[in-house]
Amino acid sequence: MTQREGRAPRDTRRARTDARLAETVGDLLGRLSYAGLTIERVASESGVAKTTIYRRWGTKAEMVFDLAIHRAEEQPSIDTGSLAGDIAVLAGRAVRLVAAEPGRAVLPGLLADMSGDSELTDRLRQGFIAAARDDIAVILDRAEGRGELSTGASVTDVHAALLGIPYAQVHLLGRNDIDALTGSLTAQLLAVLHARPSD
Amino acid sequence: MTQREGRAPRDTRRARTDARLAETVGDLLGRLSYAGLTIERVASESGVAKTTIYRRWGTKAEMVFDLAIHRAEEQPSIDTGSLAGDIAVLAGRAVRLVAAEPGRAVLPGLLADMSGDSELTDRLRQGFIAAARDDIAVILDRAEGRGELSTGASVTDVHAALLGIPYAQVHLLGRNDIDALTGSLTAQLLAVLHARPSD
Amino acid sequence: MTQREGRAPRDTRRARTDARLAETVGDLLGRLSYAGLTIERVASESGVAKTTIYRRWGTKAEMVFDLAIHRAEEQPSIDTGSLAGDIAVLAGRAVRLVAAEPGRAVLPGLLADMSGDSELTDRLRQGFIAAARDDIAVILDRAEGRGELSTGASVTDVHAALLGIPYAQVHLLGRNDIDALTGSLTAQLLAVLHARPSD
Amino acid sequence: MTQREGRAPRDTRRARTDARLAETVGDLLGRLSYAGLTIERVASESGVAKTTIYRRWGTKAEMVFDLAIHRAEEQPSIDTGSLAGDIAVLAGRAVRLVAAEPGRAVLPGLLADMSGDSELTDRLRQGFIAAARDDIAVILDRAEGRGELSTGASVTDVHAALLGIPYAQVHLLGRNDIDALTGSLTAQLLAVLHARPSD
DNA sequence: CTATAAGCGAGACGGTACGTCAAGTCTTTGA
DNA sequence: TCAAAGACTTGACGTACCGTCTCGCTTATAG
Repeated sequence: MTQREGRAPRDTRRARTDARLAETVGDLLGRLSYAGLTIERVASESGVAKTTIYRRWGTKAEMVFDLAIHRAEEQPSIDTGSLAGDIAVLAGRAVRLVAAEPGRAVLPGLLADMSGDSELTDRLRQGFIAAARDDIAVILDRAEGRGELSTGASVTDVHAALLGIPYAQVHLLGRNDIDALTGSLTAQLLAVLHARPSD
Repeated sequence: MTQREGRAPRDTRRARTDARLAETVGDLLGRLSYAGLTIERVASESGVAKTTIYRRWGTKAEMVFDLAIHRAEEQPSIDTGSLAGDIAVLAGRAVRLVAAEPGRAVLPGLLADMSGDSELTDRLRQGFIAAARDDIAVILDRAEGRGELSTGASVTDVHAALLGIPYAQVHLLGRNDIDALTGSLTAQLLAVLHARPSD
Repeated sequence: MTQREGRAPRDTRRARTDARLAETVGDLLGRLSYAGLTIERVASESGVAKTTIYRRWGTKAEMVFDLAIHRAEEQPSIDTGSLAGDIAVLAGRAVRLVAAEPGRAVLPGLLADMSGDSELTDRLRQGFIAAARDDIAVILDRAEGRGELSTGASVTDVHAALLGIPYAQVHLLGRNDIDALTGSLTAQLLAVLHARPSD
Repeated sequence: MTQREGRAPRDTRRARTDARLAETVGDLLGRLSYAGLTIERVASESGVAKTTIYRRWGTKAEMVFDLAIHRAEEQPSIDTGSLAGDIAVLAGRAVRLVAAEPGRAVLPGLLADMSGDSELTDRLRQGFIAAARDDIAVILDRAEGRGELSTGASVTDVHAALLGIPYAQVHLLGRNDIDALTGSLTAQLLAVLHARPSD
């Protein structure tokens, strides 16, 4: 028997509006990329009023982040049993986030809109940076427990490499092959972790 | 015969206009960052007509790239005698490019404008990506000659790490300290180059 | 049996709501004039829901007319014993209606909203035009009985002068002095009534 | 011979834009009256951009006044030889201004927009009130010279009656017949002027 | 005394229009 | 004759109110 809960996300007007928005935003990102997506167009194509959109989010960046990036990001924790395995999974996720849609189309614009707006920056960092950082910390901790790491490696540096390397591959160097990128990113991360200079 | 040499950079009207534009763009980037710099404002603050600006560049991105990034980038080649030394210099340059002004303020917007516009992308990549790639190739070649590298490392991967890591540090993780970033970037690059897995 | 009469204006919820609305409307008219008074603001400042307001009146014009003009307009009939005296009283009332608050702030907007909306026009004319017309008719009748009028003067023309002259003084010519306006309006009305051309 | 003047309003872009706007505004006033005329609609129906409209006028009221009222108001001076004749002409003009289009549709809204905005009020009064006042003054002066006026009548009071009476007739009392209104207005004005009480 | 209907607050919603900014194009002008 | 000046169309911005529409919560009256 499926339990009927009073507070369950019933098929309310709000939910329907949300659904229409999510669909339209996804659609427009696919067709026009981040720069071509305007709140005006989202409103007119979704049939949701501009005012309603602004009631939910103050900014195109927040809307897109919420609908396209954040909602897709509920992922199980990683534990393959070995550092190499964990890092490979992590690298795969990062590469997919950065190099596959919608991330590929969205991130450059999102970072541009964040830059300079520190309030927005903080908000977006919460649900997208913090989680990954925690994953990394857990993985490294476990590996250290198993003796797979020479020294305490910097979580921040791993984090920067994890996201920055694929970002540069895609947006600066024009590389697209997700598998190849995952492979080389995994290798680079492991190199950084293992060969930690002994100083 | 009045005019001495045709191609000399005389104090022509064009040159004066260029100077005014460069100054205004630098000024506005400092005050308003990339997003707040508009062609409208450049025109009105510099006193140069919008039409004139459009005759020089087709896009705000091209203008800013040309005036703020490209012109500053004439740098001597690197040869310290050791791989570690060369990488340290390279890392220092990359961190400064990404984390110091004007790069810090300009790059996110520039990448956003590039993304999706492949013509613009190609143009900007020429004068900004290709040069660095050559530097890296030369350095790695020399190191290999000296026996400092176990195997032929991927120039592209080093390149991605060189630019991507500081970019993520600054724009995703919010780190600002140029010296610290240079140090950790150098260490990461050396780790990648030395501990190349033997496969 | 507790309650005496069903229709008595007891301190019911409705009455309290009405009172809050009347107060808020008066207040807002004073602070912001007719144009600045919006139903949205009345609702938010009074704490009465927009729906409740719309349940009472279909239009801002009707609401304001009802609360600000109509309710203030229960006035005793005029009979000073002479035409000149009656006209002076009438002129005083008209000038106060037009030149003093709330009329001064409300009438231009009210007339603008009426113009073109004939249904609204008819409704508003009832409780505000008709009464004055009757007053005039009675006064002229009595004066005619006393032989103070040469011929049957047109009630409509007197009516138009009574309201139109102060309206123009205030809103077109920028005059404000209520006493002066009353004096000159009285003189003009008497001139019109006495010197009725004999044709 | 039609004289060619250098500074004549040639068929320039600006002139063409102006013409399109005047036509569209006239058209919309006819179809939708003042309240239904929005700058948005003027822009879309005329094909002239909103920004261009705002470059010319800061306000719908100013635009309409300029295009619909002011431009139509270049009228020859009045001199029929007698006070009665002059007043009849003046009354005819006033009644037409107030009771005929476009005035009938425009004035209530214009007065509402003016009310409270003293800057706008002053501007609109210049080109629309001042001229009429001068006409009246000249006529009364001449009549006084001819001995047709008992005493110096108040130009302001005549002015208020001239405009206010037809305004009230049309917008408060619902009368429309231009000839009838002209006749009774003329009579009322003459009554006011002749029977000036001897005090 | 209680059930029930009416009145009410809250506020989300689809709309229209506002007034502004900047983009990029096209005309006019002046040196 | 060509570049500066600047007027123009376009499109999006973010905001204010409009009038409609649920949705539960009071409240007051009638059974």
